[in-house]
Amino acid sequence: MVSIEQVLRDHQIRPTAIRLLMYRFLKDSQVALSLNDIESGFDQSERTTLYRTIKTFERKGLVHQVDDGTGVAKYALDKPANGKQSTQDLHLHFHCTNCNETTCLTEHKIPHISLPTGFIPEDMNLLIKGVCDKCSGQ
Amino acid sequence: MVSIEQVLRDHQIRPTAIRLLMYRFLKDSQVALSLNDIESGFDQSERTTLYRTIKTFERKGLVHQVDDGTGVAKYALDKPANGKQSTQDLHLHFHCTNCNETTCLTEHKIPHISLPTGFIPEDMNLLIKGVCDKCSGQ
DNA sequence: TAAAAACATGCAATCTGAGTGCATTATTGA
DNA sequence: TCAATAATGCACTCAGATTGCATGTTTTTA
Ligand SMILES: [Mn+2]
Ligand SMILES: [Mn+2]
Ligand SMILES: [Zn+2]
Ligand SMILES: [Zn+2]
Repeated sequence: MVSIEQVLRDHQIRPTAIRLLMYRFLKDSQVALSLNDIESGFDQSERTTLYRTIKTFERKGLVHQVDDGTGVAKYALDKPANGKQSTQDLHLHFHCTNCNETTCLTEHKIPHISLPTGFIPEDMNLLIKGVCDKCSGQ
Repeated sequence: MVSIEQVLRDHQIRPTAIRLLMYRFLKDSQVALSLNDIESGFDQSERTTLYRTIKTFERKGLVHQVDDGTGVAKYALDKPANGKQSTQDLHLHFHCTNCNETTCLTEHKIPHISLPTGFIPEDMNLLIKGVCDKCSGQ
C-alpha cells in the first residue's frame, strides 16, 4: 500500500498540497467529477490551479477525461494499473439523466468493433445514457 | 422521389428559403457539420437563424446531433427512415483526428451491451477516434 | 549554501460555442 | 384584409475552457 505522495512521485508529479488534496478528493469519489465539482469540494481554491492540476494528472496518466455528452468535461482516477500497464482499458461510461452523475463502468469493456476499410481506430468512447442504479431504485 | 419542400412539410417544417438551402447543404455533405461549417457554407447568413434552423430540424426528427468528443456539436441528416420508423438507429460515429471530420457509419450499429444491475439504458453513443479512410490513404 | 533554473500558483483576461430576448418581417388562414 | 402565428435579425448573455504574466516555491547546480 503506497502513500499518495509516492503515487504522485511515481508519475513524475510533485506532491504539492493541492495535488495531494485533489488526488484524495478524486479517489473518494464514486463518480467522475467536473472542474466545478472539484472546485466546490475545496474551501480556498483557485480554479485555474485546479484546472492545471487536473490537466497535469491527465497528462501524466493519473486520470482520464470522461466525455458524457453534457458538454462539460469530467475526470476520474485511472484504475491503478494492476501489474502490467494496459495501454488504456476502454471501459464504458454511464451518464444518468436523472441525477446527472457519470460513472466509470471499469469492469465493462467496449466490445470489439469492425470498421469499413480504411478506417483506423485509435481510441473509442462508449457512452450509455439512462437511469443509474441509485436513481432506478433497483 | 420527393421534393425537399415535401420532405420538410412532411415533418411539419415550413419550407422557407434558408431551410431549403440548409437541407440541401446537409444532404450534399458526406460528414457531420458544425454550426460553423454550415455558416461558412452560406454567403449571407445569420448564425442565429442557422442555429434555430438546425435545432428545428433536430426537434422535428430530420437531423441528429453528433457528439464527436471535440466539444463542438455537429449535425447530420437522418437516413430517410426506409419504410418503418426505427425509433432511432444507434449507429456509430467516427472522428478523424487528422482531418477533424466526423462520419456517420450508419451501417454499423452499436452492439448489444450488458450493464450492471440497476442501470437502465435509454440512449447510447459509440464514438471511434482514429484516422479516416481518406486520410489513411487505404 | 547561495544563486540560477525550473516549476507551481493566483489573478486577470480572452475565446468559443451555445443559447435567449426582443423588435421586425413574412406567412397563414379566418 | 386583418389578426394570429411563425421566421428572421441583431444584440446580448453565459459557461466552460484555456492562456499570459507576475509572483511565490522548490530543486539544482556550482
Ligand atoms: Mn472512465
Ligand atoms: Mn450519425
Ligand atoms: Zn442517477
Ligand atoms: Zn481524416
